[in-house]
Amino acid sequence: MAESRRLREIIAERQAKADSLRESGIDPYPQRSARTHTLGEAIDLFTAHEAESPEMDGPRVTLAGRISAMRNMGRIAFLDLEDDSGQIQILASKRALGESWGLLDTLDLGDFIEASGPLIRSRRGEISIQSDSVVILSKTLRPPPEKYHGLQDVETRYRQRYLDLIANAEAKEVLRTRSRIVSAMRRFMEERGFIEVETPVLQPQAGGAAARPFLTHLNALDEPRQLRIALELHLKRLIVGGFDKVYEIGRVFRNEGVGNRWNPEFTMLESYEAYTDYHGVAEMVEAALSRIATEVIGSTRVPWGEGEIDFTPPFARVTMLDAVHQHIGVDFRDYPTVEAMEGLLRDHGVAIPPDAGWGKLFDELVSERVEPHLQQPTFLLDYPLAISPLAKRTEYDDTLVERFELFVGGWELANAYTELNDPVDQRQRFEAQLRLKEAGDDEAELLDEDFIIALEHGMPPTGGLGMGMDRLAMLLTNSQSIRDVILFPQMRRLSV
RNA sequence: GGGCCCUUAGCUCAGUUGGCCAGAGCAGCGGACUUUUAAUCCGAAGGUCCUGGGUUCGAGUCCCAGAGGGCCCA
Repeated sequence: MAESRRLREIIAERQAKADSLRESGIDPYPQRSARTHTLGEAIDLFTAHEAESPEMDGPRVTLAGRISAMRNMGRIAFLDLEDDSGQIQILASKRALGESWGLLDTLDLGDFIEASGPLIRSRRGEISIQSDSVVILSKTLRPPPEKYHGLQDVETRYRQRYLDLIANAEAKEVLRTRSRIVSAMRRFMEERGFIEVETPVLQPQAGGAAARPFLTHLNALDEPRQLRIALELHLKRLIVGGFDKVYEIGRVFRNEGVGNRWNPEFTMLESYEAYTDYHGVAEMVEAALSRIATEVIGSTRVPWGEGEIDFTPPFARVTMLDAVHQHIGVDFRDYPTVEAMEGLLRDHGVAIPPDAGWGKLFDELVSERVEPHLQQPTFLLDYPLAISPLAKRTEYDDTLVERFELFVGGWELANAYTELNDPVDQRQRFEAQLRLKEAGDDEAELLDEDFIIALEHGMPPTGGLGMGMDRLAMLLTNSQSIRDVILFPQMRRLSV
């Protein structure tokens, strides 16, 4: 990072303070802290003490944290100390500190220190530690962001997330909530008897979704590899292998958009359950989302923009046929050719993507004209077979499959199938995808021979699910940008 | 990929129709201060105005190109 003269001066000043500590025999980076309580624990401790014997000083403790503010009044100083559990004020007087009073001159905002003494309440009523000893734990060389306005610059917030976390309590809370969401999801799956597994990120041929993969090379075998774009095909191999309930929460990589709702690497939950179908999966999704919202937000109704989203089950269910009929006014089965579908898009003012097959055109139409209407949680059921190469046909129409996508806030949050387990049909579906690929659709699936062999060994009827954990985190934290729920979002490299 | 907007001190921001030496607050530096909490008061500092061209007597400001970022669209 380019450093101006001014910044170098500030760093030099702080470095000089560290040097002067060393000259007095004090290590500015000691090996350990003698902390007895976190700051949150200290507050609780003093509150309990005060309830019993309000006249007496509180217990003696040793506290540690980062200095977030300093108010020096000559012979007495107040320092605000912060750790992950809370914040407390240090009352440091020249009389109580004696010789170590001089240490304060070497301290800067952002330094980590330790203070020992009794807990008290200051004259203005603030819980404080009346320190008789202060020890430096770690000298900070660069200045922290401004204390009142925090760190506003979005670019710096993403590139140097640690500064965002130091300066903006809300940003930290959002990311902490994301962690709670993932953790609540794991708990939910475990309680339903799913086992968590890990499948390869590096694959000879990434499959299970329509996306362009990242390419890399495995030197030891001198073979190309791709980073996975979905978890699906390996998890279904495990169903073949006899694990009846499996899930994975893992990073997938798609070499495409970067934007508000897209990061090239993101976190998916996928689960597969033998002897259920997509209706069973839908019920599980309702249970999971309402449960997680309750655990994490405290309610199944969560704020979203100006309004709110209601995750109280049951969610709305509408078939794709009905939804298209309602919002576009046609039966899409009456437009079975590319030409007919193109005409339909044109009639409804939807731009036609280049080299698009029927499926991509249909997908475009639905994205533009149907999905934005689905604000409250809605299962959109029974997709065209053409855009669902891994799902089993419906009983009532063999051009449709048993598949749903769950839409919330107008975006896709989850995708689920009654899994295709007929190996002959699966091979034909892959072959149809290959023809699309040859026609120029670089997102089409490749034929995965190894996966078909697995299906030939027999897979029970199975319901499968994929859910975007980043999108879920956005919905539950009312974040409009995926970058706010990803600690280190992808950014363009700064030119040197 | 296209359109619009943003980039000024470590941080948060002003900067008029182009016009003296580019400002403030916080932080930092020097000083005062024994109950502050965005502490207060006094003083002195601190700039690649994103980069490179151009127009002009004169550019932070206008024009062109580029970089990074944001929003919208494909």
